[in-house]
Amino acid sequence: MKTKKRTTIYDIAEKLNITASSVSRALNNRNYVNEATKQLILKTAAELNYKRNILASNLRMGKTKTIGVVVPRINQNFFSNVIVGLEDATYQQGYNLIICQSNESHEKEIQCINTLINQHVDCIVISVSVDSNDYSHLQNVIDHGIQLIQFDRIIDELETLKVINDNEQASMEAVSHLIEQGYKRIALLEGPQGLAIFSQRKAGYLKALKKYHIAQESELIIENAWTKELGAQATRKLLSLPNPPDAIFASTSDFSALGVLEVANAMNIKVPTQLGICGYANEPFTELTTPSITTIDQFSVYMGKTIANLYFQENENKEVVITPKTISIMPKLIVRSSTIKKG
Amino acid sequence: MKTKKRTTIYDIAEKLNITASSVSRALNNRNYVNEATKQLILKTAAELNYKRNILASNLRMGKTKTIGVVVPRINQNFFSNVIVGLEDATYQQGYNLIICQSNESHEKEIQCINTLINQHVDCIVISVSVDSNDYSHLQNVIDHGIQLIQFDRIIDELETLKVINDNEQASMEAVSHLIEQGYKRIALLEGPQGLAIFSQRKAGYLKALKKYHIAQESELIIENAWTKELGAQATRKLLSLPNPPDAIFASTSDFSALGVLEVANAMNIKVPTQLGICGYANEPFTELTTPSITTIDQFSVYMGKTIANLYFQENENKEVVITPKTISIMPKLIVRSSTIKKG
DNA sequence: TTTACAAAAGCAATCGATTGTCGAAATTTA
DNA sequence: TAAATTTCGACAATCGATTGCTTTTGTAAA
Repeated sequence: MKTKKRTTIYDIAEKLNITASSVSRALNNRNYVNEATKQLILKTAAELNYKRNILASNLRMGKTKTIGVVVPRINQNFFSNVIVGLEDATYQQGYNLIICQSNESHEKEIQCINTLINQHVDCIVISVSVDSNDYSHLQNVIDHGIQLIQFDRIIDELETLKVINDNEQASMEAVSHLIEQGYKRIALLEGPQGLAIFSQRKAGYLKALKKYHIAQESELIIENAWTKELGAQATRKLLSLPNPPDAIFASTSDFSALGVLEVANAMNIKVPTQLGICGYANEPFTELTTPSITTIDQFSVYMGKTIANLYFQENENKEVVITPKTISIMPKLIVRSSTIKKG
Repeated sequence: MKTKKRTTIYDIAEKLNITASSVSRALNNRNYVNEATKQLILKTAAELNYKRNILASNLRMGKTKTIGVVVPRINQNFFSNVIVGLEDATYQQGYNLIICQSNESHEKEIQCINTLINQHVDCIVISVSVDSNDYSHLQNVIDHGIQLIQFDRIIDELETLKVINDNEQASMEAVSHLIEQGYKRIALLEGPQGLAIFSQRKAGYLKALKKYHIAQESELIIENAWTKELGAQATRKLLSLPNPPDAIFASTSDFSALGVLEVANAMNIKVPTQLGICGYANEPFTELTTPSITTIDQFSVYMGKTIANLYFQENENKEVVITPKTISIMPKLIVRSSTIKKG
């Protein structure tokens, strides 16, 4: 395996009988280089197929033009779409992405963070895992002078840049939609309340009930039903109540909504006439089920782009541009068959 | 933003009144360090919370313990699953993943490759974009002494490590299954034949026809129908033939199979009784459609792990282990409702 | 012609970790 | 006890790019 020897600034310097410092300055378009020699250097660099050695540059500068991303799962549609958006925007700026998945484990998340700190990434973008119980590892990121950006699943107390969805509002709209469609008893499948996104969605649910003067009933609120299996389980429980709900808002995810739908189908309960179902996240499958599932789109790719832009605005711009610390994106209710009761 | 000054081997050396070289050797568990001093060094390193500066190490060693991944799209289920498998296996070995997407563009693919070469990654894992017309950029990777591993969509002529599916065999089994279910006229939606995976699937289709003594009819083979829209378009054309097919094998992807299904539904053609449909890739949605779609599972996560292991076996092991250059994974036919004609 | 000043280029240190070479000390062998 | 061999650790160079400081060169003003 014969490896081409890469040309260095010293090779260029030697060839032109000047010093490496001048070459460096010319390549970086700094002052104190004669225009003529600069052109000569650039020309020679091109001829010798010079490529800056990023490893050397990284060491010297202490910057890596690399952004670390930590998500619970790479292959979850929402996250992979955020990554798509991130990759797109950062690539254009010559940045690279190092991607880690926490697998919803706090332990692994800490390891990922430490790895990224060790890698001297310039920025860490994270959506915390569900069992994140403290955030000293994130504080550690900040202490290392690394820009930290939280998105979606954020820890509110931590003062960082944040890109989120307006979960409460979206949730309220979804529930309002259900009420307006004539559903009377609306159940809520809620996620681990330790995560703000889930408690916000619950708040939106309660707000909608209040707005329409509907009493909240605790038997209709099922804790911790955030996977397909747990959603199915919760649905069985709900539908066997003496006074069962006529709609279920799976505020945790489309997967739990899918669990609801499958149980309804198995029990031969008609959707949407006997039971309305609303999910969350606009997973691609929601428009393919029968009936298709009403859900909430989070503009995930756009979210990724927004995160990237936030970073660049905050760190690259020389002019003093005041950027907001938190950007909230308004999700959109996608009404499909599973909740259309009225013609 | 106050940044902690990281401790270096010089700090440790100074504190213990020895030289940095000894510290380095101790930390790397090399010879020529007294056991006692080694222990002292390790202890002091721990006390001072020493972390090796990877940037310096990378420069010196010319290795980065980083693997670059180039895929057409990150958010395509197959690819994100391969990445999951890769991440999992490489993370355990202390390797990091830099991820790029080519967006099915040859241009962008070349750019990605160049970026990764510049980043001095130790290995590049790639599934080429559909319009890859030459492979000088991949040759370039090899010339730089970087390990190259192709997977799924490979360029056969290029001698690299390869991890693929046995597309021909899987395809043949799928078509055989259709025939055994009693379908007589089986159409094929084929992908760009420039990619081996697609020509292999076509070969499998033809092989199955031959095996069952069924004449191949060119009007039943539709070129370049590899997206949902193109699949739908092809289906409209096929179903309006004087003698239309009674089954369609969307060998390109489940997305094109979905296009077939939607057109069939729209034309009120019953699946599977009037039309059998088989897709490829086992996208999650295939079990959610009505009817659910028969497809082929590629063991994508396992594929990712296999790629990682192949790399480690080829590069890390000191003992001479002879590893195969190409690993072919046998995909599995997943029979679902869309092709079950016989009880 | 001399002085002043700015532009251009060189020098050398730096970013930390790694490693070949060499001398000193410790241990073994004759 | 002397000679031979190991073991240990120090020294210094190296990986390339960057940059503060200094020197040289060139031009304009006095």
